[in-house]
Amino acid sequence: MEEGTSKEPSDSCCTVDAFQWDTREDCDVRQILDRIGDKWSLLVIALLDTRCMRFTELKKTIDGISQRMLTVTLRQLERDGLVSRTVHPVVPPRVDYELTPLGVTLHATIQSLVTWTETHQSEIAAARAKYDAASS
Amino acid sequence: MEEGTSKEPSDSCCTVDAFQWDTREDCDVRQILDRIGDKWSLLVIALLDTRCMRFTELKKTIDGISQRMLTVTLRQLERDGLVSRTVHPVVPPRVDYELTPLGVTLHATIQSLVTWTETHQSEIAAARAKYDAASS
DNA sequence: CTGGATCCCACATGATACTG
DNA sequence: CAGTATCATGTGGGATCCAG
Repeated sequence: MEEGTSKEPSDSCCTVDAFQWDTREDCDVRQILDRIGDKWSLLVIALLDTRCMRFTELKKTIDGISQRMLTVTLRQLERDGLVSRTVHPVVPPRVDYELTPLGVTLHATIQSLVTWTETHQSEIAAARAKYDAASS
Repeated sequence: MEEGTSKEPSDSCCTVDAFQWDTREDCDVRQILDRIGDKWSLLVIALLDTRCMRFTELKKTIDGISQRMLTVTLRQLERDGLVSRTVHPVVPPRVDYELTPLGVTLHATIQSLVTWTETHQSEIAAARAKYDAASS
């Protein structure tokens, strides 16, 4: 590598032509990607985008999620300011979750990716079939 | 499962209002999400969007990636039809990788997510700081 | 009803050695 | 140069029990 004084030329960035891309594992894009790329976050965001929901309601709706992961997921989303958590001081406890304005904008942005997927899924399936056939 | 009134208890989909979301672990969106959400794919796509690159070139440019993971990542992207692999019959071997038209459109779509992240990173950082402060 | 605390495992990724 | 094969490991996520 380069000199010992400075860690790296661009401090964990790689520069290609005029294009710069952050390769740090904790870069901003990476953090959001880890969030929407995990197993449940996107699903929770999509559901909360339709309306405010309670904990158990989410758990029942999202088929297969464990209590633990729903809690963990919601905590992460809350920490990122994407979801708001409202505790009603009643017995039994009632907690409402809903998307924040920030969360709404994220979901809107992700929609373009969903649309892309729906548009090109057949191409991908075809590419996979071709690849798998060729390698057999 | 089907006790009484239950109507197809989300065999693989959950329906909320007029909104339907596929909760299957192997749904189309999930597959693409797993791809762009993994550790290296998006980085490879971004680099190849700038220009065609060789294996070693990618390895040198992407700081921290192992040979194995670069190979695995490229194979997956190739299988999905996002990246094309060209072997030149020379010695020593030379293999060029480049984005397919499909891969280019995916990268373009992802850009909006990157832009969103850059736009809202400060809000997220603030939300996290607030959350962490409150929970201490 | 909400969700914290533990235990545990599968799997994605890393490290290393070998090869056409 | 461009991989493949093998072994090691950190962690995401499931199952379960407990608590306010």
